[in-house]
Amino acid sequence: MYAYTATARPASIDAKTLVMCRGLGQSDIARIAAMGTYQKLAARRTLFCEGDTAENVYEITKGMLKLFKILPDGRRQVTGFLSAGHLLGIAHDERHLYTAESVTDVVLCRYPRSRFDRLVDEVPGFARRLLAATFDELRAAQDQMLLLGRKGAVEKIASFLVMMADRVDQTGGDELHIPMGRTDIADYLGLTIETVSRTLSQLRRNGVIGLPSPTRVALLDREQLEQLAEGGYVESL
Amino acid sequence: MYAYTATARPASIDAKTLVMCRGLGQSDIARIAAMGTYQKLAARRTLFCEGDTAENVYEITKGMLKLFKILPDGRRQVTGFLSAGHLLGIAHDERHLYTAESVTDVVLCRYPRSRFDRLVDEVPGFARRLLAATFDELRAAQDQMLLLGRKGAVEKIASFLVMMADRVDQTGGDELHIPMGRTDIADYLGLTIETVSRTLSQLRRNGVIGLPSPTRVALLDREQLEQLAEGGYVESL
DNA sequence: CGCAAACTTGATGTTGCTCAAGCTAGGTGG
DNA sequence: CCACCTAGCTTGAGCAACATCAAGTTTGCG
Repeated sequence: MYAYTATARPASIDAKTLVMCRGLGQSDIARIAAMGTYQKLAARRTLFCEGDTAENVYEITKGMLKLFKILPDGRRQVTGFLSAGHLLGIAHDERHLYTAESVTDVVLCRYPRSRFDRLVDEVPGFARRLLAATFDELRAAQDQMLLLGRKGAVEKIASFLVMMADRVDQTGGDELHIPMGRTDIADYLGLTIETVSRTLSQLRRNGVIGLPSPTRVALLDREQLEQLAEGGYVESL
Repeated sequence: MYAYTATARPASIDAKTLVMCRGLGQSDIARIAAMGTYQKLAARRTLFCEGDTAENVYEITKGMLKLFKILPDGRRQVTGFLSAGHLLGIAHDERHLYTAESVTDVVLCRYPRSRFDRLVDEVPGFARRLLAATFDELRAAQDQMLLLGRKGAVEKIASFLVMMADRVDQTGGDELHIPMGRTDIADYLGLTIETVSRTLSQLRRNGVIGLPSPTRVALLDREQLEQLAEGGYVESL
């Protein structure tokens, strides 16, 4: 049913590069590597659906995924965008709590859930590692609640751009690549695509950003963007 | 600085009742009990502030706390209400990510962070226990993101009431005690207190709930309330 | 070069916010 | 014991922000 694209030549896992293995000993890393397989996923494909049985745990190696929940009438809330180094699929008992879909082409490292669970008890420090990853997700979720509940459209867009900038931290150029479409941004920020588009245009008119193309944003005045993200409105708006 | 109310007679910890100890062996439970002390906190007091050094981990034994974040200009987002059995203070590196304040009188079981951290590595199954608690919080946070980003006022209030009803699950009476004030509800749902008040009145007029007093809600038509929470609008609205 | 999907922009509508009074309940002091 | 007083809640009128509906415009791909 889902659009899995199996790797033609399943390359062996380069475990020491995995976030999951950070801080573990050589033998444990080897054990984790033996358990995982790479999986490729083309852009705009579903990895799993909310309510599916959670059979695997994944670490993203390359590309970007989005996670979202849907109301019966189709309203969608994107709960997060995950890029290389993020884990997913661990936070569930049996069933996934959200749908995961690729934004770009993605490479994942996949672990069978049963074997993965055993590691949590057997490898010292591994549970702590997962705990830290889950805390990070929780912190992001709390920031997002503040954004969704209390920020206006300009603050939401500014916060989103600052987040994207922090994520890649391409200190060189001030130009940012935005892989997701306007619909995904809108569903992440609790806005409509029209408001996203209008607000970006407004920031461009005020000289805070440039928009050379829909997927590229030039951060012309990052300081003001950070001000706007926190509600520190500048008189010029 | 904070309004701690020390227990006059520090009763010994009844560790087997603690959520934190669920599934652990006798000796580990004893160890945790030896580490904890009870602490009382009167209603409307601050337990810790966002940005404070996280020195303790707590389990709530009695009463209710709220967690919230604040923007520079004072806008507030309540990220959660915690009642008996919930843990707090674990999800941080060094600094607290939110402010914790009591809603009612509260009894807490407090653990020094340094010793608590050691347990995570030394007691098998303990990290897994914390992981499960953190997943629960994360699941709640994701549901709240959907609520804040995509639900209207009626759906938000209905969801809130259903959540409160599930929490106590007082299957007997259909009357619910709401310990927090309208301001807290508003800041939890991303609304103003006026909208909270108006929406509750509207549900009362439609016969879905009764409001014998501001702190009491009678669930007259729970099925419809659950429909409303998920956006399944009934024609009568 | 042509086409479809995605994005932008404009006009209008609705929801929930703001501002402004009342109302109610619980606690205090006479 | 009762009247007052205050904090919190409710209700109303007008308004602002964002959504909705409806064209255009651009982009990227075949």
